[in-house]
Amino acid sequence: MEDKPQAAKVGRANASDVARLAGVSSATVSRTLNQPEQVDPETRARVQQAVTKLRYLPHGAARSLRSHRTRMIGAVVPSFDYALYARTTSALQRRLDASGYSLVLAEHHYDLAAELRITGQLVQHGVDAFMFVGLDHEPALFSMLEDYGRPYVLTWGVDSGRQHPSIGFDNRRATCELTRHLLALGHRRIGLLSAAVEGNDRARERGAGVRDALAEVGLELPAERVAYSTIALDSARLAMARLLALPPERRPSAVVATNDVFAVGAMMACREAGIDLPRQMSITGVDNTDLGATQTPGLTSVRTPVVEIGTAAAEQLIARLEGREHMPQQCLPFKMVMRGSTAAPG
Amino acid sequence: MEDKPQAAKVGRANASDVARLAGVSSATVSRTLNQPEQVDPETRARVQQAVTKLRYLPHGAARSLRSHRTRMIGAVVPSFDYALYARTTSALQRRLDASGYSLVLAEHHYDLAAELRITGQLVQHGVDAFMFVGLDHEPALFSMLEDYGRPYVLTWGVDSGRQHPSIGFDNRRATCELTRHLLALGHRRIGLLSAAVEGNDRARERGAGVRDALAEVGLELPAERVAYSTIALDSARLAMARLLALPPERRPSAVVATNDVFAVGAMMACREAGIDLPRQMSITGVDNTDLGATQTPGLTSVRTPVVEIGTAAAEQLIARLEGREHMPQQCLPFKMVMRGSTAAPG
DNA sequence: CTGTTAGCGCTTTCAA
DNA sequence: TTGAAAGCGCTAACAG
Repeated sequence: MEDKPQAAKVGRANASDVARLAGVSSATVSRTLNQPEQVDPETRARVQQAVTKLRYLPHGAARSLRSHRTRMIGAVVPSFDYALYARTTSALQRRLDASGYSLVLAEHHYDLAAELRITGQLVQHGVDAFMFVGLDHEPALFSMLEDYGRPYVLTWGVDSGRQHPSIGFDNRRATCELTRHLLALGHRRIGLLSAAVEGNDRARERGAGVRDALAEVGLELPAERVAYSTIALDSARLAMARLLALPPERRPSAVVATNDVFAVGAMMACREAGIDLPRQMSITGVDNTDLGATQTPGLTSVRTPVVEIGTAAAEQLIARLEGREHMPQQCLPFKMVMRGSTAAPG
Repeated sequence: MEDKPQAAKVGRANASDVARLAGVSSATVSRTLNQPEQVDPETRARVQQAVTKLRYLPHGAARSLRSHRTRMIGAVVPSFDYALYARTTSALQRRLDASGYSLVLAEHHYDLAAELRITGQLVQHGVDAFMFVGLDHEPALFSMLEDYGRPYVLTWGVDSGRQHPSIGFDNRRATCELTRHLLALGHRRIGLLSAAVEGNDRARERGAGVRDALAEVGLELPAERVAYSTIALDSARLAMARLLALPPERRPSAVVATNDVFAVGAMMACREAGIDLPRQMSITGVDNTDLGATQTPGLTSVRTPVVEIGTAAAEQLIARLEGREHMPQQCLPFKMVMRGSTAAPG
């Protein structure tokens, strides 16, 4: 009695076993599970009983080989760190679950080539439809999804060119409004703490929003007041330290970070440098995370519609898989949340 | 030319298409992909070329129907919020990826019945093996995994009864050491901020660790100094407020929270109540998250071996799937990280 | 309402 | 080293 190394199929019942026990054909077992309303209630009850008795779980591979659908939806996000996408994927899962779909999650660590590879694996495993974060992706990703007939929706941004279905918010206007707020407080030298913009439309748009607001009052954003960071507190801390190293008369009195993680990293750098927040430096983030909200002082940020994006994405994908109407583009509202990290320059 | 509503198979090439183009049989295509060393190098090259040309991806469902393996590994975690498990799942994915397996992630929101249901879906979809968080699970979960021959490993704790393979650390000793530290600082009234212990062995063990340390010096943990919270900052804040509402002579001068999220919620409650940290209240957490580390003052916590758990879990599962040797139980080291949130009572 | 039948795309004998 | 053929477990089409 050796163990089989692979996932063995000890004691696994199949549809014929259930059929035999219930005294019907395997087709009726299948119908009972998939179109119960087409089966006589009495027969149905007998089948259900047999299913329970044998602890029958339909074989997903066989089912999807035949039906060309797995009822699995993939969400491919940049990273699970800092829980930036957690509330969206939670909302997505909840909505999918309610319609009998399951969620498959994967992360690509901000590497679009990895995203393509991982998505290919999921396509291979039969995932029916996809949610991605952002508008920037490898062209090969779209052609693969096209080839294999997999619906998808891009999130976190709105595709103004309307080439791809998308659900998000206006990233550019979000940072534009934050910057206007800083300008209204009297700041004139405003810095930007951003992710690398290549392959990251959110970072690009958010940077553009800062420049928009500055341009409205005839100001510019000199290159020396822009620092780039990878998505990690420590990296953001170092990037901010570079801005702080500017001579006093060129150093920003306020910094717009393109997300809360960067903003908190910037706060760390200020604490280390003995710079008082918000008297000597104002800082803003984007995403309104707990990380930012619990800092001292609390981080001024933008509440982005993370839950709404997840729910809407689920609804769109389900609608498309089931051949129903849907809105291909949705731009959802955001809201500024003022806290103690912003004030008039001291 | 209507669009098919479901994931259609437009332009999808199959093994026969590849075979035809390469002038071989579909069996040879299969061998080229799965046992390339058994195929003549020249033939192999021709097949590879055809694969690329047709952008062929093997049909995962058909493959797993035949071979009884999907090379998918499932990780079922309590929640994606607060990134508590993010670094573990990242490490897991990296290690799996390196061996050609893919990761399927799901969350159960601390609901063990939901965990069972979700795992059932994954079993149906053919997931080969599983990682779970914690030692407490529905008995039906284990019998299902047994029935379907799916290897699994429990993480985040060590199963002293050795009934189940597990990889984790000594939760009890972690909070015991934190509590000893508080006692050494001179605290005598120590409180506990915990998750509900039912179905949560980590919370149970961590609470026991606090009681252990207190018992060592002849102290007890009265019920009024224990507050329970769900895993959310706000809930923890309210739970802490209940401890703060005790009359001064019974109110704790230090609180051990069973994780960093609770500890930060406790900090929020103290700030609201105008209680100075750490002079009037010491607080400790577990997990050493960025959320805790960036607070003012920084949160004293325990660095748990989150990355190591993920890597070790991947290695064990792969070893078992491939019939190799493995260590069924692993207890990994943790480390206390002292920060400003703990001090002698003021 | 239910059964019969065929076949999804692949891997795996077995034979050549 | 390669090909022919069987069949994994299920569901869709059709017949009754």
